[in-house]
Amino acid sequence: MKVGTLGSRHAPLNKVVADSIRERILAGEFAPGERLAEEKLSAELGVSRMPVREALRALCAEGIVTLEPRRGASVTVYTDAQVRELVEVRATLEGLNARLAARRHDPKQIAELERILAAGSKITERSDLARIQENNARFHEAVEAIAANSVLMNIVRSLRDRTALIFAPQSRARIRENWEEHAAIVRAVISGDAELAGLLATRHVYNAAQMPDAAEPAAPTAAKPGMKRAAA
Amino acid sequence: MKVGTLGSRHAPLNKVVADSIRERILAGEFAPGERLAEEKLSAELGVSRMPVREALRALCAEGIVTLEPRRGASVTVYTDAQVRELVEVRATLEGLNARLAARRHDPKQIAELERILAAGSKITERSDLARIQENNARFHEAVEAIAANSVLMNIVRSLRDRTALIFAPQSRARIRENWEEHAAIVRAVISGDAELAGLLATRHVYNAAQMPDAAEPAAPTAAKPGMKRAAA
DNA sequence: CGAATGGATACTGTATACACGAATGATTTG
DNA sequence: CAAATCATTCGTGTATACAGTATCCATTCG
Repeated sequence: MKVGTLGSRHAPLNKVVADSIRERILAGEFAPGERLAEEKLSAELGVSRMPVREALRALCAEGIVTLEPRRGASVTVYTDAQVRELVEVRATLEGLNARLAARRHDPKQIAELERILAAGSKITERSDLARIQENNARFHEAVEAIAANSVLMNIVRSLRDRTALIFAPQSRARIRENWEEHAAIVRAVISGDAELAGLLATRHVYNAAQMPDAAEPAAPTAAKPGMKRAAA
Repeated sequence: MKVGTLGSRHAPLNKVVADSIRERILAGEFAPGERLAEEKLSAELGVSRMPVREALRALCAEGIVTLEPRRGASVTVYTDAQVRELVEVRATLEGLNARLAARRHDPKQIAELERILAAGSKITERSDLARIQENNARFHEAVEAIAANSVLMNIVRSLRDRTALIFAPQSRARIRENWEEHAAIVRAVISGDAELAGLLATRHVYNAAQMPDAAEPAAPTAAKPGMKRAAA
């Protein structure tokens, strides 16, 4: 959806510009490491440098743009170590999200969750990436809505954006697993089993990242081996 | 520490200005809800509106300033519900921090941790608030350093700033408990017991907030009653 | 022929200016 | 006297301008 040089009559320009740039980064139009010159972007969008500048600052706060003191902005490039850091934090917070959702346990919103899950079952390996990511986002946002923690929501959204580019290549191959894991989380939320929901959500992130869940408890209580994607 | 009208020869002004405003907010000079007009601040600091504007945007991203579209900036005022949200998230992430620290278990940095702990034992109810908070910050930053997750670090720091004003009134009365809880966390980190360290750190936040730890597992494994500040 | 140095260029940091919208107070009218 | 309306003022949103610095390329020296 084009918006007509953007310079016309819209609401707070910095927001519009930020959304535009964010979208282009997540779509891969701007590659990681690519420099984002204020004047170039402002000319391209038909606005002055100021809204662009503020948008870049905002994106920097979100983590998808890096701002070096006298060198300007560039698309953040994550090292393997930083990717692991992102995943660790996101896994933990998605776990909290699911735990809170299971504790609140709002039947009305859970119905919405199941609706999204049902829609997700129709998605196949041949669906286009945008639709896959769309459904994924919907699911996580629905869990968020049930958890009802706005602070958590903002942080997790930022983390999701930052990991989106990293997970994207693997997301198509993991459609089936993804759906199954979502379903398991929903079941745990419905049954009100907060701990299970949290555990599954945390693992879900590690699985999506195809990364071992090193932060997990050594499971002192129950069996340890081969438990990945057990439990429903 | 004055810095001489600020307008002279410093590094990136927006950062200097942001630090200045943040400090004044955390010191209580600007009350929650108070409006922060760009021009007023810029005149006060001897710089133009632009650096102030950018500083306010940055502080908004940190959460301690709220920015309404055509109304400008004000010191964020948190409702009780939002305070609970902040505490939930911070407790979870401080837990992750401690878990990671226990897993890494770097002897050199642990020595630093014990040094800070020792310094903390000298603090009494009659110490001034700044020193109390200083030691507290030192401790948490040392744990951060061991955990070595920069993403986590940034998020948790923001959360600490946001909760600082809320915890402040109770912090003097809790000096002894605080120190004991810190000591218990350190012991767990030293012994490499990641789960215990995480659990204690999480509880530590809830205790500091004087808030029940509702998000905690129902402890299916072990005993439940009267466990607050046991294990040490 | 390679490395260092100098200048030209491009871009950011900051200041100033103007336009639009919101808030406030006075004035007028019922 | 109360309420509504209008004018004024204050403050943000955006644009433009200028200064300082980093980057890049050409030139020169070893």
